[in-house]
Amino acid sequence: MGKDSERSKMNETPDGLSIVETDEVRVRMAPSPTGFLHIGGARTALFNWLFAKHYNGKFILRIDDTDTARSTDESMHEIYTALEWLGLEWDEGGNKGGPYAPYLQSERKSIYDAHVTQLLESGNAYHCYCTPEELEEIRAQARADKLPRSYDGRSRNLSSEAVKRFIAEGRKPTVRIKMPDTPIRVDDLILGSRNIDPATLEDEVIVRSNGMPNYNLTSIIDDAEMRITHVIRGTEHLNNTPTQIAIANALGLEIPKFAHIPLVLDSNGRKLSKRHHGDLVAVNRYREQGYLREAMLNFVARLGWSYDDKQEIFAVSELIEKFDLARVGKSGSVFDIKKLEWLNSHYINRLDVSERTDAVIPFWEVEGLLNQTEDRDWLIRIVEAVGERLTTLQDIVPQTRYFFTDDYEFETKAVKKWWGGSEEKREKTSEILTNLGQILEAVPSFDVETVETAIWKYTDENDIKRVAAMQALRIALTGTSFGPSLFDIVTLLGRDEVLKRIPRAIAYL
RNA sequence: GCCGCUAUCGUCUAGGGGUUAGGACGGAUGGUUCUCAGCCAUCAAACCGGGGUUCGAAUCCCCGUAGCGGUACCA
Repeated sequence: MGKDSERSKMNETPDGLSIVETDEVRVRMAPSPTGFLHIGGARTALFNWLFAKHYNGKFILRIDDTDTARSTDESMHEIYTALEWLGLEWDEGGNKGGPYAPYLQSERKSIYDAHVTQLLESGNAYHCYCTPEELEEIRAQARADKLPRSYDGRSRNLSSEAVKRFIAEGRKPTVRIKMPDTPIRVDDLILGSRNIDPATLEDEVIVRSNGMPNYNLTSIIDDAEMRITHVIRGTEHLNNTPTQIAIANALGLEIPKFAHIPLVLDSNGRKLSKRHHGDLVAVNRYREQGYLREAMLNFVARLGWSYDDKQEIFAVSELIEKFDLARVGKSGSVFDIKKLEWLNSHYINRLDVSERTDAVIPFWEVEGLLNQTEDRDWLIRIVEAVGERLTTLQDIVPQTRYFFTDDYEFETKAVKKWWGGSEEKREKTSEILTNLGQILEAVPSFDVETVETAIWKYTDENDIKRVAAMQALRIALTGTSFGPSLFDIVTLLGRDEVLKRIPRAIAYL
C-alpha cells in the first residue's frame, strides 16, 4: 500500500514510464459506428473517461467512420444513447462539436488527403497497383515460405512504364506506407516498452483504392490534430501501434502515449464481439433489462482494474478519484454476468423505496400493468413488500404481476407440492382455503396485524401447519409458491380482491 | 504458418523474495422464517510446467506449454 501510493504520486507505471507529462490530459473514445456499443467498448469508454476526470482533462468522442460501407447513422445514435445512459458525457466531439471539429472522420477527408500528399512527396508512401487476387497470392506464398509478413513491398519501386500500364488497364491504386528498416520503439503504459523488429513490419495500405483513408492513417493524424495526449484502447490495436508511430514520424506529428487495456472475454476466454455475441453484450440491452448505470460502471471498472484487496463497491466519484492506469492488469477478464447481477441488486437495494418505485414504474408500464388508477402510495407499498428480491428492475414484473391482474396461472410445480397431488390432499387444501376465506371475510379490519393474528389463531387452534395454510393461500392469491410476506400480499390486495380469488382457487382444485 | 500479448481458486482480483497465498462473485452446508430472496455462520476451491538465481521464489531470469489477439483496400 505504501509503495502503491508512492508509485501513483511518482506518476509512474511499474515499468517506470511516466503516465502524465502534460498540463491538459486529452483522451478520446473512437468507436466505429458499425453496431451497438458493447461491454468491451463501454469499458474502453469508461477507462478513458475516468482517466480524463481523474486528471481534470477532456474526454473526446471521435467517430471513426471511414468504413463507409459498414457505418450507419443508426449505430452512431445507439452509441450516443449508450454513453449518455452510462453518464460518460464527452466534452468535445460526437454530436457536440468543439475546437477541433469536425469529429466525424468521414468529414475530415481533406485533412487526410493533405497528409497523404505529404507522405507521397516525401517518399514515405507509395502507390500500389496490386489487385486483390495478386495480394492473395503474395500472402499465400509468404505463408508457405513462413515469412514474418504477408506483403513484401514490391510496389515500392515501380517503373513508370509499369505504372502507365496499370493505369491503362484501369487499375485504381492504393497507397501504402513505407515502413522504416530500423526498429520501432513502442512504450505502453500498461504493457511496458519494447522494440519491434522491422523485419516483421509491413507496408500497410493507408488509402483504399476508392480514395478513402484507413484507420491507421486517420487515427494517428486525428490524435495529433486533436491534441490527444493518451490513447487508451483495447489490446486488439497493439499491432497497429508501430504502423501509426511510423506514420506519425514520417509526418513529423506528435505521438500520444499509449495504454493498451486487456480484452474483455466471454466465458470461453474469447474476445467479446458484436459478431459472435450479438446484442447479448449490448450496453443498451442491459439498460432495457433494468440494470442500473451505477452497477454497470462499477462492474465494468473492475474488469481489469483493481484498487486493493478489500473494496468491491465503488461509487462513480470514487472511481474517478481512485482510477489509475498503473493498476490496470495485463491479462484479459471474463465478463461474469453473476457478478453484475450481484452489483445490480446491491445498487437497487441501496435506493430508498420511493426512488426504487420511480425506477420500477416504467417496467410496469411497458407491460401495460398500470392503468392510472393506482395511487402512488400503494405502488410504494408493493415495492416495499418486494423488498430486496430484485436483481434487475425488470424483475418487478413477474414478481408483482398478480397485484395488478388476476390473469395468472397456478404454477404446476407449486400446485403439486402445496395443494396436493392426491384427492385427499386437495380436499384438505380446499377446506383450509374455505376457512381462511371465512376468516378474512369476518376479520374486523384488514391490516397486517389483524390478519396475521387471525390466521395464526386458526392454524394453531386447528392443528394445521402454518406453512401448509400459508402456501395454500399464497398460491390461491398469486399463483406461485414464493414471494413477499403473505400478510403484505393479502392486505395490499384488499379484502374484496382476496375474497374474489379464494373461491376461484377452490373451483380450480 | 508468422508476429505479438498473457498466465494466482470456476470467475474478478490482492500479492513487488520469508503470508496458514487474502478478499469478492458464484457454489455447498447449517441457522433465522409462512415461501422465496435476504441476512448470519461455516466449508470447499488457485500460484500452468521445467530449469535456474537465492539461505528462501506466486514474486526475479530462462526455456517450454497453453490460451488469446493480430495477420484486410475493418476498426
